[in-house]
Order: sequence, then structure tokens, then C-alpha cells
Amino acid sequence: MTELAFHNSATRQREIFAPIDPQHVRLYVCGPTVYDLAHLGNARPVVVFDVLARLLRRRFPRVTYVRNITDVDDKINARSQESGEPIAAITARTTADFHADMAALNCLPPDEEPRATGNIDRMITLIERLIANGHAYAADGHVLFAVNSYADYGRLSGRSTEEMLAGARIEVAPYKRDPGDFVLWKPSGDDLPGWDSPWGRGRPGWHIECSAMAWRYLGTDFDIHGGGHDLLFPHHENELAQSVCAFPGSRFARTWMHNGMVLVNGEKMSKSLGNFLTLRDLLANGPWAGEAFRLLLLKTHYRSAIDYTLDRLHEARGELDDFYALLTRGLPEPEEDDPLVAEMAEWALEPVADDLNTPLAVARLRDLRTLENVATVGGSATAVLSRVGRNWQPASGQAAAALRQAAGVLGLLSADPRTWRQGGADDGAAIEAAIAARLAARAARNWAEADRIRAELTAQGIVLEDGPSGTTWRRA
RNA sequence: GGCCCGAUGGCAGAGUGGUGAUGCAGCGGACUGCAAAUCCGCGUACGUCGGUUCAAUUCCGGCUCGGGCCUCCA
Repeated sequence: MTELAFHNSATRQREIFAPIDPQHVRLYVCGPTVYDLAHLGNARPVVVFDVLARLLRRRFPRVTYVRNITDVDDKINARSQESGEPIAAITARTTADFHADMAALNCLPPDEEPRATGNIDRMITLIERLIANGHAYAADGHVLFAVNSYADYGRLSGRSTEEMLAGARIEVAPYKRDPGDFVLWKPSGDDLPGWDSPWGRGRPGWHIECSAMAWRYLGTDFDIHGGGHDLLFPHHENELAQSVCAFPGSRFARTWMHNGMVLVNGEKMSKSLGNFLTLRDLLANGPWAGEAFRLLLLKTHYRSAIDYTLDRLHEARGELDDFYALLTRGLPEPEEDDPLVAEMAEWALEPVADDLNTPLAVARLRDLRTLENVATVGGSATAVLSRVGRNWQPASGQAAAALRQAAGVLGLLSADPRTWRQGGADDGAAIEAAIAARLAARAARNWAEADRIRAELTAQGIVLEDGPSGTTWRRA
């Protein structure tokens, strides 16, 4: 089995993955701030790191995947003040929506999904440690992290403090000793959520929550930290600084992985730009849209930017149609431990181990599809086999089993194939009757009648496929 | 303005110091009563200018263009 290798943002290099504890791999990914529906860009890290988690679970005895819910944030407060809806209602509703949307993308839940508000005490502990260690100071009701107390500040995101100041045009709060200092704790008035603390009633700054939750569930040192590339600075830089300074001698995450942005019309999709499409908008295209979007994401390498278009979504759907067509054929089931099936599946997944090269893995899935089609429908697999460099001669059902197994690690092709192709209206019996009538007409060589029936079904959005083993149908 | 990343055929998108994957679209063929599905085959690409090398799309540098971060952001 090929070893795993990932591009580490912290070193800007591809590195062989060696977990701190090979018996227990630990992964942390930044989760959503629950103040509004998730958009397409929010979905990308969830899908990408879902694939990573599936891969890790396949390779290691135990994996703990933590993804937080940020349910205390000034955007949430602002939303509540605008709409009058209580904060708890906004966060509960948005969290439920998020879960539903991610399930529609076939993302598995993380092992732990802590909420920021459930970890305030941990954050306070961290802040106290930072003050005690000389890395933070209280000023004007706030507690700030002192950037110049940490020599490596800026190293993760690859920028010096001078560089950061050079371009910064933000106004600097008067209570900051250094313009780069960031807030760990800030005071809350009576109209805002707040918790008692040594510095008065207040609420946490943005970055401290992830440090607290990673510490609680994964310890001071763990294997992989993931998130969108736009979080690299300042969020991850600050998170790292806080955690390392709170626990001298620790290193926090060994590997940092960042996914590229989802673009629309060549520009980053974001709520502040207003050019976003929510998952709800996307899923309204049909029951196929969730998996089609997942495939669309996995057809591009996770670190590259990806431009979303509806055409590409339809293209991905068409590909899934082809895969599911094969899986509806009622193929023989190979033995559980069939070595050829295992070999083919392993081959297809090989690229995923190389910094999540899902586009190449998807291409290999297509080769397995061709092998199965050749085995069951007929034709020649010479082109595929020469490309693959093997002399596989799979019997009917073997390549399909390998396909399902490999696709499962990508979170694809796990729907019921018949539902995928024929789900929707409850008119299956009528369609089957029409197909039987057409077959009778064909048997009588009454082509006009047979074509009339087919045209009628086509008008209803039903596509017929005549195969060696009979006629099947699907919805267009 | 500072820092970082990218530029592959009509579109999307892997990969490699030496015959340039794959998908969609297009074209031709097999199969089919005709289609659809399936299989086979074909065409057009490595932004630009230099450098290193026997050889560069692949390594190095300049340029152009695009994107990201520097402010909330997946």
C-alpha cells in the first residue's frame, strides 16, 4: 500500500505523512460560523476533508476528526439585532441547516463537533496561561495577544510583521501595544452575549475558540489541521501562536492543509461580495445535485481554485448517470475478499494517497467503469488495459465491485442506483407496461408502433435503453 | 503598495526532463429495425521572452494576464 503524502502549507512542501501516534490519527478542521445558510464555498473544505477522513480511517486503526461550530460571533449578534430572532434560535436553526446540507453532499459527520459556547471555560484557561507566560495583556477591558512576544509569528503564513504592517490600512485600536496584536477576549455590554471572566463580563475573540477545542479533543499536539486557504492568515497564524505560546514546547498541528477557493465568474464566492450561491439554491436543481456537486468538487485538485458553473454541475450529473447505469444492471457479487477486486480498487485509490489527487482517482474510476461495461455489455478493453499497464480480465461484477469500493472512499456512488435513475414520480408501473407493449410491437416487427411508444415515453422525460439483457429506463 | 499561488486542446482538468492522461462537446466506425446505451478510433494545447540541458510543457529568471491574503471570510 502506498504511503500517504500531503502538501504541508507550513513548509510549502509535499511530505510523507507520519502520524504522531500511528494508532490514533488526529484531525482538526475549522467549521462554520452559524449565522446564515452555507454557500458553495463553505462546502468545499467539508467535502475535501471528508475524503481525507475516509482515507485516514481506511489506513489507521483510529481517527478522531474534530470540526467545530462557531456559535458566538459578532456576525451572529448583528443578525439577531437586525431580525429580532434570538441568538440561540439562529444558531440552532443554522446548525441544523448546515447538517442537512452536508448530508446532502454525502459528508459523514465528524467524530466530535464541539460548539464554541460549550468551551468558554477552556478559552479562559488558555488566555490565563497566555497572560502568565507573558504573551498576552489586558487593556481597556480587552485581552490581547502580544505578537512581538512570539518570534515565529508570521512563519506559518509566510510573512513578516513588517510586511503585514506595510500594506495594512486598518485603523489601530488605541489599546493595542502593537498594531498586529489581536483580541483574545473582549467586553460585552448587557445587549450582547457574555460570560464572566477575570477581565469582566465578555466574549471570546475569533481565534481562541479553535485553540481551545483542538486542545480539549486532540491535545496540545496533533497531526493535521485543515481549512480554507483564506483562513491561513490571520486565523490559523493566530491560532497557532496562541496554542504554542500557551503550551511552551508544543508544536500544535504538524501538517496544515488548505483548500482552494470556489469562484464564480472568476471571483471568490463570498458573503461579503454577495456573489454566492447557497447549497439550498444548488440542491433545488434536483435530488441529483448534491452528489453531482461533490463530484464536481473532486474533479479538481483541492488546492486549486475552482470556478463554479451550472454547466459543470450538469456535466458531473451526466457522469454519475453513466456510473449508476452500470450499477443498475444486477451484476453478480464477487466474494468479499476477491483479490482482483481488491487490486483494482487499490489501484483506483492510489492517487488519493498522493496529496488527495482525486481528479486522477476519478479518471481511474472511469477506467473501472469501462472494464465493467466490456465485461457485461461487450466490446474491447485494450485501450484501458494498455493505459493501466495490467492484464486484468475481470468477470462480470468484479470491476463494478472495485468501482463501488473505491468510489466509497471518495463518498461517491453510494446511492441506490435504481433510485438515482428512476426516482421521482410514482409512475414506474405505467412505464413498465409501456415498455412491455413496445417489446411486443418490436417482436411483431411493428416498428411504427414501437417507435410511437418510445416517443411517448420520451415526451414524459423517460429514456429507454435496449441492452442484451432487456430494456431499462431512466429519467432524463 | 507588500506577500503568495496559478497560466495545459472548444470547455473542464491530471501529469511528466525525452512517445502530452481523462471527462464533456465534435467527427468517424462497430453494435442496433432505427435510436439510446456500450465499445473502438480521430482531431486541435503545455501564456510570452530568455537561460540551463544532448533534450523543457516539466528546472531557473524576466514579462503579461488571472486569482488569493494583507479587513469579516471556507
